[in-house]
Amino acid sequence: MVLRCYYADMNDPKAPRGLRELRAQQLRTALIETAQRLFVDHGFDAVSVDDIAAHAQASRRTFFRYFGVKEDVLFAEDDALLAAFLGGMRGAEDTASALAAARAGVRAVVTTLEPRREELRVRQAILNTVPALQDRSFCKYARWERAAVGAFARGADDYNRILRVAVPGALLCLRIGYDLWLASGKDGVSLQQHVDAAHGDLARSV
Amino acid sequence: MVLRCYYADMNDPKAPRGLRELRAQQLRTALIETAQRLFVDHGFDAVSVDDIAAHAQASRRTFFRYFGVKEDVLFAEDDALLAAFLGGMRGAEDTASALAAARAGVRAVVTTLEPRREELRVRQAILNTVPALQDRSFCKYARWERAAVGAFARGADDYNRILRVAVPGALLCLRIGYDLWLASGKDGVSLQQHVDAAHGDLARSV
DNA sequence: AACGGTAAAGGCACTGAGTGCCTCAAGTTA
DNA sequence: TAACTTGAGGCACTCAGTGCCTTTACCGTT
Repeated sequence: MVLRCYYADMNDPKAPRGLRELRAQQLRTALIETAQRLFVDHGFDAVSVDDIAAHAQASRRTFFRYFGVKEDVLFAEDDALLAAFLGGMRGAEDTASALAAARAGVRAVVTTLEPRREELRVRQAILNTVPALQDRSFCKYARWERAAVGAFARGADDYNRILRVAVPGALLCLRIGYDLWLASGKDGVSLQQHVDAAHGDLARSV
Repeated sequence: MVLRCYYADMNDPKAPRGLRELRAQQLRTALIETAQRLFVDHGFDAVSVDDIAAHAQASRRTFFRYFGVKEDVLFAEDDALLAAFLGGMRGAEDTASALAAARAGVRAVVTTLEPRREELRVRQAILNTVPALQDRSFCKYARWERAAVGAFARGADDYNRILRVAVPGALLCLRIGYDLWLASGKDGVSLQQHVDAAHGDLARSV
């Protein structure tokens, strides 16, 4: 097989393997950006999948090949974040406590999100106006929960019981910290600090 | 206004006010029970709203007048539960701690649910097989969160910060306890005990 | 440089959810 | 009984999502 250089960095494992993959990646990006722009301009409900596809020079059928449901075009990187979360947990798997693992997973996600505040605020502005999207967003946490609990359950019943609580607990802190981080002004408080603060609040309230 | 006796207990505040309301209540019940039966027999996805309506001798249009979306026919009493939750919190509003209020809310819900284990297991069996329903179920908790945090926010910033964590924390324990309660055999452990156990686990894991 | 294989995009037709609007029937009040 | 009111039915429509088939264009080989 001949590898040709269509892409800046050949060492990037996520670099497309050829022209076909490059086009796919471009189209995916185009759909996401087009959708965001249209949602901001006209509102989520007023924009149909047909509109998005047409503006991105693609067909409706193709849109649904990339995103299972309309909402998902705003959660495109969810898979990557989940992978980061599970990866972070795996890195701390040896530690005795399920909580430490869960928090390590959250830290991995935070690291990914931290540098992208402004970009995420645009997305959040769309989410805040549409209940269906808030629901979807919330469901993502639930799926993370199930994925993590499923992946890290051990033989020991004790460990599992704590895991079932620690994972949602850590994700709850992520969620609350994330909301406050995006809502707050440029006060210099990092996402990690917000998450830690939520953790402190949670510890104090149980 | 003349109150006629169409209903067994005239003192029940939820008793229908007349024949019209009685019919509506009957139809609502018929839709719920028909839907449950059909879902059990054929699966949620294989049953359309048309099917439900037809089997309940009603029209599709009417179904959607009672239940905004198809899934909601399985969450008919959600409003009542939310009201119980908020009522429970209100009863403990005077206490200093937001956590105490949140737990009081959960206790109120638990009291409502406790005597109805077998009935709820049927419903849970349907929920467990359909991702869309699990999502919906999870979203309900999110709405409860928002409702409670919105309703009980005070001037004091400190109280609010704790409230934002205590309410989801208490609901998390409700959720976990509820799942274990329905999943477990007839081991005599009550829902309240399961919820308390989850609370203990949460306290130990943060 | 041409060629056959393959994978992704497009097109089409269909189902089913959800909604707006109007009509009709039945319950309610005077 | 007549006038009012409210809830159910019917109809037509939009749009999300899917299965199936065709078409395009990239890919590896000769």
